[in-house]
Amino acid sequence: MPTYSISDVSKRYHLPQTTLRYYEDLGLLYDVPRRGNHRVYNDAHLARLSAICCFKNTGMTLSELQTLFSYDEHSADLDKIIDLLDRHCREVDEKLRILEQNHRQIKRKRQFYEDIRTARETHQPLPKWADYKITDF
Amino acid sequence: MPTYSISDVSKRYHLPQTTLRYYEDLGLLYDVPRRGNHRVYNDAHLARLSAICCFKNTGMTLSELQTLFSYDEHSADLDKIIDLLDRHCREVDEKLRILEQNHRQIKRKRQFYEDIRTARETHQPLPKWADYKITDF
DNA sequence: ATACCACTTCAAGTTAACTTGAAGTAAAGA
DNA sequence: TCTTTACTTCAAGTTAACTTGAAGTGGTAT
Repeated sequence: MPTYSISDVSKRYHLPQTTLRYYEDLGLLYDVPRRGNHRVYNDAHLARLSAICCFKNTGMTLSELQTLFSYDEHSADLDKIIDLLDRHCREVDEKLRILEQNHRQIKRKRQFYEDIRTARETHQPLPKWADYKITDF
Repeated sequence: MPTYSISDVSKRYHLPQTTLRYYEDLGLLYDVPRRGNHRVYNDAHLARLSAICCFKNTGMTLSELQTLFSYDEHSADLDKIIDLLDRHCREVDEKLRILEQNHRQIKRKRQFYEDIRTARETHQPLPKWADYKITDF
């Protein structure tokens, strides 16, 4: 069974070592054994860290993560887990929808300013922002 | 030309009035006239606020927004504007990619726990997480 | 006119998520 | 063995983005 030092994990997940220790302080990562006083991680820790990053990336706070991880999937808590995942899933749906919309808007802005530059270089009439806004609705 | 009170704007954009004043302190919203000492907003302010929300939503910090808004689109700053928008656009691309991936992962997790519940209710063998992870890569 | 209530300013406080500093320990290489 | 370097703990500090509190002002309904 492969093991990893804190600097291995830090590099692999692009997280500072202090953050890994911080997550352990919060109880998000636990049962990390030590060789001497150095942390030794295994694949189970990495899997859990992946989950932490996934939930955090999608807007869950660390304290919500503490709540989620406090539920025992082998008990009646299962319903709470499913509920929370369901709610979070719908939140991420909405986030995606809005992010895509914002993305299109930013692309339009970029296009608008590029067209201004081109028009200036070629001494053409400047574009109007009103002509760019239409496409979304 | 329609005008709006701070409470109108606050409701329409789901932002507390304090946040609108805060953005004005930062110089992100400016030239907001007063009737007596009450702020009076117009459509140009709303358009600017939309832009602020769009950029903020997509991960730009308020200080980056200050920088962007400090550029004068009628001067040679145009290149800087296009550069910044271009860079931001690519960042949002990447954000979207990761968010979609995370979204799929969360859906799988939800499905996994739902299948556990079903398996328990029907006294079937429990699913294994390994069978859910495959689909992404 | 008057009373109310939404607005105003400005300084200080809050929160989440780290990050840094100081002081100590121990694994790994010469 | 010795030294270097990467780790350790724990408390305190930082940052962004607001938010709150206190004290005052003025538009609007009666």
